[in-house]
Amino acid sequence: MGDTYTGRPRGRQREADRNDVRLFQAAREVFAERGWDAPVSEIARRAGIGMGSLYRRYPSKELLAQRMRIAGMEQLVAQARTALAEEPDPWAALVRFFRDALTDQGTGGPLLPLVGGRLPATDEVQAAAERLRAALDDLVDGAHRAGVLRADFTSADIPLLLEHLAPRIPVTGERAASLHLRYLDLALVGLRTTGPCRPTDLHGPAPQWEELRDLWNAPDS
Amino acid sequence: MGDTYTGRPRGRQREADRNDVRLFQAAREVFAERGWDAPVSEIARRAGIGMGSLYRRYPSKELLAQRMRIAGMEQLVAQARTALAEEPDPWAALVRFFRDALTDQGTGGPLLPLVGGRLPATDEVQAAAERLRAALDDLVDGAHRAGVLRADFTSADIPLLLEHLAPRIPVTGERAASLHLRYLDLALVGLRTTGPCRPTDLHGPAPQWEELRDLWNAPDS
DNA sequence: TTTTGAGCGGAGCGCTCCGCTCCGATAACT
DNA sequence: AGTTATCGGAGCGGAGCGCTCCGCTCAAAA
Repeated sequence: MGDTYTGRPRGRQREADRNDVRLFQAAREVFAERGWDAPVSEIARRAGIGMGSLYRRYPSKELLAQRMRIAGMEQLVAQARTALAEEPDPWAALVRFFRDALTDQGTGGPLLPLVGGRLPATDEVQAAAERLRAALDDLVDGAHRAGVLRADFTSADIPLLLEHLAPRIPVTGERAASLHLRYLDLALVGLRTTGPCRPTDLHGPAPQWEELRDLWNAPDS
Repeated sequence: MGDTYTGRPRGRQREADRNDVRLFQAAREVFAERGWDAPVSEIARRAGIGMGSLYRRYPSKELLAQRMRIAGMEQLVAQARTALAEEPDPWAALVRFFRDALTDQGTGGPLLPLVGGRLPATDEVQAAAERLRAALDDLVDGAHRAGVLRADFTSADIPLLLEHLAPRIPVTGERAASLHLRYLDLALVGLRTTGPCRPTDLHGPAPQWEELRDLWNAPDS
């Protein structure tokens, strides 16, 4: 029986658990890079497991994607809560949240592409979206009460602004995050209503036209 | 012979010309909405012409896309030149250019998605990119010399910033452009080094959470 | 009016690629 | 060694794509 299990998992059970976390990480990365259209086979390949094992855990691609979408929302909620808890200043909390959300501090890649993707609605997703709204409301209300955030910027602006600041561009990893932070720096100036008017330097090195040429041209020919 | 043609085209020739412009407009719209992955058949359908007529004019999808990419770059060049010519103030010219580029004033939709897409390099594309660089250099240099634009913002930032401000989001038309302008307003504050510190109201109505719910959920189920 | 053929629209071919299933191989327990 | 749960991945069925091909249309020539 299942309830006869005692102690830590061993053998096949351990492998299954390891597969679970690998699968989760791989799905997060692949969906983040290529969106909902990413092939399931690449997720399995990157996780180092077979298709059979993947489909035993998630009976369909859609369920896997929905799970990642919820995980993405919960990640944003956690980042908002952390920012509020660790940054006493409301403005610093908001900035911290934006930076964390765009770089996904040590969480293995951003899930925003799936959060903003179009998938069938489920109750779980609705509930996660409600929690996200509550967390972002706290963040924004705090900044509004402190008078540091422009009044016409709402909590519903945050997901859209994040989607604008983190578009799918033909570059991934550090450089993409650096560019996202660069243009976040611009937007932050516009968000603030008090304090120093001109910001410090923009994040990261400025792009060069040679870099654009590489971005715009297909890899081989 | 062909050179015996005199006067205006009539009959089938007129239809062919009308098809040309319809095809161009349709390709612009479809590529703008769905990117390089858009099916050729939808372009033909929206143009109201058959596949045969489409492929008589463009021997491959790739050539059609490259043509639109060049058109997109040339449109940006034209918008930059127009902004420089009609706005005496360098800052006003820069703002005018950004707004025009994001809304594509009466040009039938933005072509930025194709400009930023990955396609094989061709000499024509390289030349168009060079002209684009020259035009954006003029725009940025003017603002730099006037001291109104932060020094660490370069002309190569402009295409990337435009891509960030105009991501493919699951909404098209007026509302998408309105949102793009909204977040452009934020970035513009960060770009300016002089003048009024706090901007006027953000463009457009603030998004509501209900709107986000509609954006994130699939159309039917 | 009749003939003609360039130009038209769209059905469908061939192919790629994807979600998903199935089964032989593998390895932990007895 | 035998048993059995679990694994990996080859392959199936089908959707969707770029592109071709062909019967039809209709303005112009005879």
